[in-house]
Amino acid sequence: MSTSTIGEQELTLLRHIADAGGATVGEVAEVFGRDRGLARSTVLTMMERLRKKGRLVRRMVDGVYRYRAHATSAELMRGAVERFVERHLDGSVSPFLAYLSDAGQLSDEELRELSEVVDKLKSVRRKDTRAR
Amino acid sequence: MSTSTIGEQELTLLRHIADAGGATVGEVAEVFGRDRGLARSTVLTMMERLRKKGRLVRRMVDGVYRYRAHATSAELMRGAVERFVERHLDGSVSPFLAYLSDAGQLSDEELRELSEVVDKLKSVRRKDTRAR
DNA sequence: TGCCCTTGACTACACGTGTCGTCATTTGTA
DNA sequence: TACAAATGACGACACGTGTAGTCAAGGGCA
Repeated sequence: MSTSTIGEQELTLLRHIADAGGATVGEVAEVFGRDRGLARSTVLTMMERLRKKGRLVRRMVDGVYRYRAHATSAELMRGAVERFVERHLDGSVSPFLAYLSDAGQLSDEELRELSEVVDKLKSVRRKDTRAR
Repeated sequence: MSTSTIGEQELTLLRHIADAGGATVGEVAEVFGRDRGLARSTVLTMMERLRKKGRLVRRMVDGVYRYRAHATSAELMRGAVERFVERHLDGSVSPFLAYLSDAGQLSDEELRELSEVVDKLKSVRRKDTRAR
């Protein structure tokens, strides 16, 4: 599935399509492409490469190919994070913690989310311990 | 400083040197290179590229160039995280939170650290609020 | 003194990714 | 029906990164 690698711009494009719930080359070129000053052929090339990599599928609809992403944008992001942690951080999230604690990176909302995550994880750990 | 980009292998190498507190091409080739089956010339090329990019400096010591990294390994990691969050996550850490909460990614130790980070951030927020 | 090993500096090549231009078709429409 | 706009498929090129081979110069040792 996610055998091959994926570039930065490619990931962004993939997310765009995932967020849009599917789109044609023309539509992507119009929105995504125009914003970044990309030629239509560039968008097409990227979408086809993504398709070759199995990240997109297309289906002829009303005479035009409509592309769709397998994963959702959130899943793609999570996957990107996972790869990043594995490949760059040697599987350890400590550097990430350093980043978080350092500056005012987090919004209040995000801090709240993070806090919930911690509470949830803690409760799970406690349960596991007891079960053991 | 960190103007140009840096590849994955390059970052790993840079960290190796930073951790070693400086090293010669020969030393790096011997340890880092042998472990990964890299030729000495490969190591040299990478180190010189890193130097061109301003990530390493070298100084002739006893007839041999000794390379040194400006940043520490931890700083490099933190920087990598920062770039990753900026470039891939649009500055939002939510995907990271999703990753963290998902599986058993965290060790007990890391969870403890994370918890401390949250507490610290929370206390700062409270103080800011009161001060306002 | 002659030779081998280490070190440095280049040059090179393959791939992946980012970006396009062009061309043959298809399609909607004046 | 003839023409302009949209669509798809290719081929191409520049760069960064990963990885090596080669060659000249310096140093130490037999």
